[in-house]
Amino acid sequence: MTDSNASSPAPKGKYDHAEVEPRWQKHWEERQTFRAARRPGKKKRYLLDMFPYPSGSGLHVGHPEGYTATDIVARYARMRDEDVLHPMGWDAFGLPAEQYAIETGTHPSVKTYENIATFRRQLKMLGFSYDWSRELATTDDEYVRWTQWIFLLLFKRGLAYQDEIPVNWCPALGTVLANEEVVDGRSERGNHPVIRTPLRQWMLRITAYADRLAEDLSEVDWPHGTLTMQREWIGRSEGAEIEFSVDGRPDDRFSVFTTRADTLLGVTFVVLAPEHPLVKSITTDAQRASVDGYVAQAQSKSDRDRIAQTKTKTGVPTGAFAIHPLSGEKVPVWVGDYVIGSYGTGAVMGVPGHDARDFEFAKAFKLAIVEVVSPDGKKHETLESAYVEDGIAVNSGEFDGLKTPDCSRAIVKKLESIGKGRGKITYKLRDWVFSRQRYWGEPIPIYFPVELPEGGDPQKGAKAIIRFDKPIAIEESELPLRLPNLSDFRPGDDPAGPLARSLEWRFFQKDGQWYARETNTMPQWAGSCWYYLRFLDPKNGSEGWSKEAYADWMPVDLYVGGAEHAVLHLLYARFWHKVLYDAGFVRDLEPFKKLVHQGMILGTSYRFYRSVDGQALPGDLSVAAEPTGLPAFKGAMPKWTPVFRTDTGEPVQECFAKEEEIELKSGDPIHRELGIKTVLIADKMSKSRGNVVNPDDIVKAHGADCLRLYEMFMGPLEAVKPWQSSQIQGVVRFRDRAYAVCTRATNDAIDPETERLLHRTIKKVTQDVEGLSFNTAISTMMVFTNHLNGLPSVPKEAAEKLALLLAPFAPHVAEEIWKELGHPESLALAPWPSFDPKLTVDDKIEIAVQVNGKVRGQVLLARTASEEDARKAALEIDSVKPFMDGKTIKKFIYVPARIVNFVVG
RNA sequence: GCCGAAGUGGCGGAAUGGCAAACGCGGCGGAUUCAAAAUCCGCUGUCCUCACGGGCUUGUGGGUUCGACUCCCACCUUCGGUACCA
Repeated sequence: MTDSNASSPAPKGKYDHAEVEPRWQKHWEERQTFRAARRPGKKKRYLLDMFPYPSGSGLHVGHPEGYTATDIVARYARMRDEDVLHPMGWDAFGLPAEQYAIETGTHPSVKTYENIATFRRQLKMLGFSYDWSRELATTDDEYVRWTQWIFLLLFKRGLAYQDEIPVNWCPALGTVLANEEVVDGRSERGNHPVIRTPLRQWMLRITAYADRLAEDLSEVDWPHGTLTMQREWIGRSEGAEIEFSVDGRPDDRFSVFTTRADTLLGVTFVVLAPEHPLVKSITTDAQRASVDGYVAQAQSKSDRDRIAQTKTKTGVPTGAFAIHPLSGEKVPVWVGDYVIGSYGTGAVMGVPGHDARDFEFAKAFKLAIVEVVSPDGKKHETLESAYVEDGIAVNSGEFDGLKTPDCSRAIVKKLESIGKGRGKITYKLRDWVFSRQRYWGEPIPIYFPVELPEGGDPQKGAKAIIRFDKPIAIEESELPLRLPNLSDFRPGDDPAGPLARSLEWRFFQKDGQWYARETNTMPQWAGSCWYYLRFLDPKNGSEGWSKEAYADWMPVDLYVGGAEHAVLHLLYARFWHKVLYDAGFVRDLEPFKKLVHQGMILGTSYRFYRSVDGQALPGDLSVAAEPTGLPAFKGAMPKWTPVFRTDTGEPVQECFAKEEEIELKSGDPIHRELGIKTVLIADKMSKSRGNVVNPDDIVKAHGADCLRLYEMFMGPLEAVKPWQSSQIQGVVRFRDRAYAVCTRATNDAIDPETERLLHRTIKKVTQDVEGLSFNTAISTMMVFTNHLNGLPSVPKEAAEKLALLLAPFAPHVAEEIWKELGHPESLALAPWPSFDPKLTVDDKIEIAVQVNGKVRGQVLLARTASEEDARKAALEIDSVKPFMDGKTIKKFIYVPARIVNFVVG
């Protein structure tokens, strides 16, 4: 019974990650092991992480997840003798640094570069094999220069233009707010009133690329869900534009957009968006007061609030009537905020019989409902709800009897012939609002002529009229246009942004004429739109990237990043790429060949409850969010937000304990001090939950290799996974065991069993790395390590191969093992182990013998055993016989190397 | 509502038509130790049974199949995204 460890020599001393890891990191850095270079004839891989915003709170355990995945592939590819480009940089413009600057008066770049230094230190500490010589930040002058250069390219190609767009202007804060910063028409910070006001903005004409952005998705290997989301966001919709005129006002016409032209004869009303330009002029005097009131109310709501109230339809009649383009009948014109001004034409035809929203609207305001599409071609008395499916036209005069698609075509044709409509394609996608009224962003490289009184000096405050209608591009030779060094970063009272206050920067003279610079800056998206191109050639001073560098590395072979960027970042970057393609600067239609989203890492906490008097209650208590239907609670309501016990109706407080406050007693998580049962909850990490994990702490306690191994071992890369610190123990033991086992290797020849397992391990790990199945790759290496651990003597060949397999996952310990095994050089470029397919399959395999689908025994069979041999051998098994006695075999199933099944009766 | 992902031991997960629960955490028992930690070995889905052994089990209910975690239909739950897009 007690045999195995007597023969195992003691390990040569414990593995000290704190000493080993920094030593190898220094080694790689000094020798520039991971510097990317192209060799002719070699395969290349461009492995890209979505670069981080260097926030003040430092690296989060979520970051290393995707970064470890690409790093494993990068290190693996180098060992396969491929050329690897694996860069890292910083998406460094952004609001937090600007807000910090407003509070402290320090320039945002100071804080930004401090944060970058922290992130860089933390990433280096994790041993990622980036080519740090290509590091860049979007805030670097040399980077901004080319971001501005691309903007000018867009401008010169007519893809950047100015427009008046309603924004959330907060006079008290003196700034424009994003939608999410506005709650109930007031600012999230400070609760000041916010008004919707039109403001001059730079727009990018992304809609010009809508079709190509949708179509070229067929070129890429992306997650199915992301492709769907992009297609839906672009939202191509084929339909018709139909013209209505206003009764008694022959010059006032408007168009509606519809995908169901076939229902045109079912129109009983039309609805205009509150911001529709015709609303003001067609409203009758009798209705003016209520319409004005309604429009004002709609304007005070943010887009979000307006959309949030979807339950009940609101609207008011304008008093005007529209003339139906085919029937000539008069239908009432209403204003309703369920119609969106910016989509289609900002007007819809109301077909309550066949559109759910129109149906609700008609019900609410008692408007007529007419059936024009029937499932069976017969007319029906009343409609209980809108019939939105295809069918056969009824009540539609000459179009009766036509099927929906034919009817649509016939009606559009008819409208075209009388000049009242035409087929049209509309997109949900809108042009991209590209300017921000902020300081900490790339200045837009545009200036405008200025009209001044004779001898006036605008730098000294002379009143200037800026001709925004005459934008002029800055000369390329003058790029980058740098930000002025302000001492005060507050927004001020001018919606034009803080740059407008810097008069010496804003106004300048050229050939005796005064000009004014654009004071808007670019959004944070700008820098991330093309960083994958700058990584190709980051030091190039004469162009953004050279054609040679592009040909060397593009396209990106694997792009890993969070699903939160599934739509906007990826769409914007693809848009720029296509513009660059049209201008001849890039050669691929799509920049990112394969895309993977790493799943979010959740934090773990343990829930329990407290009663009003502070008594702790178990976490599996049955509670409800609302007291409705529960026994009434007599006492005073607490100050905190309660939930309610379903048994007594008593309000209780939800509380959360940390992992270290919990111990397991017969499977139940029990609170150590309170002694009550808790319930494990996995949730987004947040300070308030106390479930945030800091990578620095993990590296300090267990080392970078273990953080990498744990994050990869937790589960599939794409899955959402809860972090549980106690589980790290498993990979810590694995790392230490791998080190101990490998460093006691001897020169003994490898035994056949170990050899077969080794080849199977190599095969599985290789396949899993290629397929990004890192969790199963690690478990395969664990199995092999455990096998070696049980051997009286570990063959050196097995130890060396294990070190090589482990290297992409846990590079530091692998290097250390390699060194201890007598190799003076790093294994970072050593050849990846190969396997002999013959050794990965067994000649004899034990397979299950089933009777009527139930396993009744095992039989050892040759891989290639014949059906007759299998049948004979299976019938010999003692444990099978009782189930066969007195039965007849109705069917015999044999799948070689898999299963034997007797169907008996 | 719609779109997407997912529901498997006490926990993280494995197996995508062929022996469910690999690997790991935790737990139990043992070896080692003066003792502990670390390490090593064994057991560990659940129910019935002294045992041998057997039944049941992949969210629920149906179906296809010799055979279903896996495929099909319906439903429930959770998470993520999105939203009056005409």
